[in-house]
Amino acid sequence: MTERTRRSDATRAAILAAARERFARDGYDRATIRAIAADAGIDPAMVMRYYGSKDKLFALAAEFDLRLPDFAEVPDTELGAAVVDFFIHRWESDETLVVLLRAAVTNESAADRMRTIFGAQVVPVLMKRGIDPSEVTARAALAGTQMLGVALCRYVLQMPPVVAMTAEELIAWLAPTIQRYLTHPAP
Amino acid sequence: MTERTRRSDATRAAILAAARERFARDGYDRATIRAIAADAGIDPAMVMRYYGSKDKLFALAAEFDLRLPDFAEVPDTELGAAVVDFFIHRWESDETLVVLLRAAVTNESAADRMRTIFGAQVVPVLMKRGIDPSEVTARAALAGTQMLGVALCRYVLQMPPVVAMTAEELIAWLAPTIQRYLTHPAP
DNA sequence: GTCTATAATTCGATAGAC
DNA sequence: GTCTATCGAATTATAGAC
Repeated sequence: MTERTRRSDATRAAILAAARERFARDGYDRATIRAIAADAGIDPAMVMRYYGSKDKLFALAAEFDLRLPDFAEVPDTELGAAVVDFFIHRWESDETLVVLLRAAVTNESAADRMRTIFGAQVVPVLMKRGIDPSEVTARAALAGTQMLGVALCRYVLQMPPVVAMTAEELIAWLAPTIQRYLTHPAP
Repeated sequence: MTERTRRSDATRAAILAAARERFARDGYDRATIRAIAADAGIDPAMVMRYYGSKDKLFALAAEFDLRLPDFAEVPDTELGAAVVDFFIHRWESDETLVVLLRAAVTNESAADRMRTIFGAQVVPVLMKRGIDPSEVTARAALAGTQMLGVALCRYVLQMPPVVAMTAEELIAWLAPTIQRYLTHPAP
């Protein structure tokens, strides 16, 4: 309400934005509070004051909702393309997923959140599509290996051929893979 | 030759084995020289004496040769299955690849080595199979996203459904994917 | 609200005794 | 060859002045 309040809100937001970028680029360990504060143009002590600890700051920086649509009006034959399209564009526009992926490799709580997201958000959507409940977990996991593998190679390891491809090229290549994992008979 | 020499060799090997395990489990940053020395049952100073620095120790712990066969007698229709079979069993039996993968996420030199391995070892093998040279890099990269994604989910993130699958189940699911990335017409 | 100063750890690396 | 002792740097986190 007052100017003080407004500025503190802006500072909070600046800290969180800087934290997201640092965590995305450097991972949990190498992203220091000092660096985050420097990026936000404030004192490191302010980060502690606003967020309590590095852990709590990370928890908020890595907080996000997949916002996975239910693909209700997508024909069965195009489910793979729709899923790939959603994930690729989601990844391109929101670095939070990269934050989480990078941290999950060395941070157990981040890894746990990664596991939860796929178990709690992806599986139910596929259930609604009428995929055999006894197979849906394995199918979602297989699709997860491909989508996370792309994210790893494109955004984290930055392998040149994967970075060079356009989003549309990637989608065209990956769609049949996901389609098969989700809908084709088990081998 | 003498007993002193033999024991120092054994100590060197013990350090390297402990380092590989720690790097595989904890990544580069969190794997401390102190912890590695404790695992090996020796003094931390010995690690420095034998390997000079943490960087050099890691370089040796992450050193490995893919030993990718040339798949000369594999029929074209079974190339995907052969490649997947090789990688899965390679991963199951040698944790060095996990060492490298885990470190590559936060360590630039490890990421560079990862990129080099796929560019310098995988691509030439596919070239010999007669894959269109103008497409072979992209095809190898796509296969890389799927194989690294599996390694990430199974060995690093340890997603329950992926861990639960047997190597043979995994191979059966993944083989058609790799087959398509390597040999089918581009979309 | 913001910053200075510093406490408390932890780490890689070194020096030197034995 | 092995270990003790320790340095110097970097980190998170806290206490308190302004």
